[in-house]
Amino acid sequence: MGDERPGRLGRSVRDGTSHDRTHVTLQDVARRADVSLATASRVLNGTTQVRPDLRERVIAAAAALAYAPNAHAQALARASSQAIGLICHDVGDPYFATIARGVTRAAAEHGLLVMLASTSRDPAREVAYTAMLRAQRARAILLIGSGFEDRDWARAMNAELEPYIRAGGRVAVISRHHSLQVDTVQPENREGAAALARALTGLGHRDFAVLTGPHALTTVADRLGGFRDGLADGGVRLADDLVIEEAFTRDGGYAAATELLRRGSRPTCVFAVTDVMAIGALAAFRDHGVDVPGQISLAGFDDIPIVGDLVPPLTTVALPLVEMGERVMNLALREPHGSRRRVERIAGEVVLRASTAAPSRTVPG
Amino acid sequence: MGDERPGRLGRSVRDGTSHDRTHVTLQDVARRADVSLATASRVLNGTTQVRPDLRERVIAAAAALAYAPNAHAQALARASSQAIGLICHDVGDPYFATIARGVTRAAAEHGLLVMLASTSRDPAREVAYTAMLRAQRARAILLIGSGFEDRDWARAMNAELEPYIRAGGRVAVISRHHSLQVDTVQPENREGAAALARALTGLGHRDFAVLTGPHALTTVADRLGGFRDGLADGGVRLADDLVIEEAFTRDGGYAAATELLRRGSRPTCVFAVTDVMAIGALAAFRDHGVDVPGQISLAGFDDIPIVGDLVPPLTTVALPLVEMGERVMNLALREPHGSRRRVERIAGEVVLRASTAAPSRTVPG
DNA sequence: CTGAAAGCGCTTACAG
DNA sequence: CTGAAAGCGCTTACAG
Repeated sequence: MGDERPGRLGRSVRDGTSHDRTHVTLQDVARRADVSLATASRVLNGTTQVRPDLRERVIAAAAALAYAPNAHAQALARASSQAIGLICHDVGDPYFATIARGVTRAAAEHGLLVMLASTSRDPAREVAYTAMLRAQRARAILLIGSGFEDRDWARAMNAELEPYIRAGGRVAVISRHHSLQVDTVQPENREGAAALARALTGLGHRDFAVLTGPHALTTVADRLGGFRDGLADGGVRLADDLVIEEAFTRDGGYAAATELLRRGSRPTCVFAVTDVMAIGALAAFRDHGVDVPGQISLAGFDDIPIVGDLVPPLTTVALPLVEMGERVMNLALREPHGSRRRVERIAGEVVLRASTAAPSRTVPG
Repeated sequence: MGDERPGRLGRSVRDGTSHDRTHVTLQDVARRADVSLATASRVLNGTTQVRPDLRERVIAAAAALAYAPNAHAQALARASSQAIGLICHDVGDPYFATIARGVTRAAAEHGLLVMLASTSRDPAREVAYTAMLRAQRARAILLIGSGFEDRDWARAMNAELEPYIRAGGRVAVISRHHSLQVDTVQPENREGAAALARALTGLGHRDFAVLTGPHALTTVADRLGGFRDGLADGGVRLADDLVIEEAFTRDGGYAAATELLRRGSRPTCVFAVTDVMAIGALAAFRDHGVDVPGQISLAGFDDIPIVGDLVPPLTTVALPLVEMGERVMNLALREPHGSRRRVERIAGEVVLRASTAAPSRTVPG
């Protein structure tokens, strides 16, 4: 039992105690169990029936040697990998972190590992990571976060994605990536922002400002456009100089709100296109002694986990972020029907909280 | 130039337009460039000088075919992978998300991909993921987040980690994992909590409660122990029934604070062992009409990004989370000096904000 | 049920 | 500088 074959010349014995910086191999297991490589493989994969005594010997040998299969060799032999790729702008951002929670949860159910890439919103790195994930033969590549409206970026991404898909890779995205013909989980940014605008005009507001991120991001464009539409429904027009563009971060929101005040603008209601920016805006208003919602009402978008705990709690358009992560993962894994692009629409729900109120009457009107 | 060799019988031509669900291979590139496999490999890896004209032909062929090397084949041939593994309790938690930002940043600098595993605080899944990452031959495995004081878990983890390390794998952790002999980035939980306690008694507080997570977590034990020590320095003793244990989450903090109030306890100061729990506690106090810091002062630990934006902003012990992520990545990559375990201590800094104040004088004393 | 052998797609001594 | 060939560690028809 477990006796070593004689004659393993020129090779150090692998008995689980040697320190030769080398991994235990299926060959080692087979040798120790005194069976063929094929049999050892079959036992460990459970693919075929194997005589019980052999089976036991293999299992014992694998345990004794603390054998771990080489996933690269398996991927090569099977021509398929156990990992999927997830590309986001910034793992530290609660929006992405929450979606990532959904992705990892769904991936775990399929026994898949998630390779995470955080691009710091650099389009070039997005392309570079896609290439890496393609090289890794990731089972699927998930793009989370707004696309860029940029022809060069689109061309470079497609140059990576097309051969990947042609070779059987799956791609799915969250948010609009117009230039990419891929399966999509699409939050209804336009409709959500429009509904929010209507709710806000319904409260009596007429004077608005919007704090946005870079307009090259499709999400920014959609939410801003939808918000304008919703205002129009209430007969309100948003002046261009009341749309302030800054970085798509908490600090960007702070800067945008500060700039708004610096210009002397005093809208009764401000919409920040993401909750993260709204958090910054709220801090800026507080630091400048502007009461929310007393002097300015403030609303965001996304409903990231923290916003209900803010003071005041933030009015927003709620998106089921964890679920969106699960859905984009499952969408990528589901066998495509022909080559038509699939789109799963996600409705946003307007959640009115204390950060918005009817405009105060101090100004005669 | 680029002319196909004749006689590729029984194989569809790979010209970049076929849809045969098969990846382009280095062999395809070599063939199109009319050079040997070895030469193609050398050009693409830049390892050796290659005659300029051949070099150009290879590069052109690779581009024309949109070639992406198979990372698994490379890993197998080179016996080294481009990926590292990161195991955390929950990517959605701002503590881990912020550390992950540091890890991904450092990994990017080394051209490494991060395989992310989120365990939902299930020790069994932590072990299972470690096995997967070992199979992936991850260059390093990073364990983020508190260890469990659990002998079975320690045994199972060591059974995975020891053979991995023996074979040349690197392991580094954040926080104390007593049972694991690995390189560690160690926040000074004891010292930080003690310093916080002293600052709080310095403010005049004598009546404390602590909201904690599961006591089997080393971080919980260390922070609680340190806090007790710090109180003792001020001559204050913490009664056992004023330590309330709940889940290590925002909702756990909410539940713990609610339970505290339900029992009728009215300490003047409450310490939640993490900011995430403190956020929940703050919400609970607000919902129950308890003014912070008017009636109860509240402090947390970690200084996750949001806490400065809360109302009131939270007193806490600040840890450089992004930097910790970078350091644990770099520590794992740095060649070990002998087999001694390395420990990098991270000091926590007490940051007093408006959530703590001197106890009110309403109670005669 | 079991084994010998081919093959997955690369890299890299080893000869020229 | 270049190529033929062995080898990385598996899986899986193909024969028995």
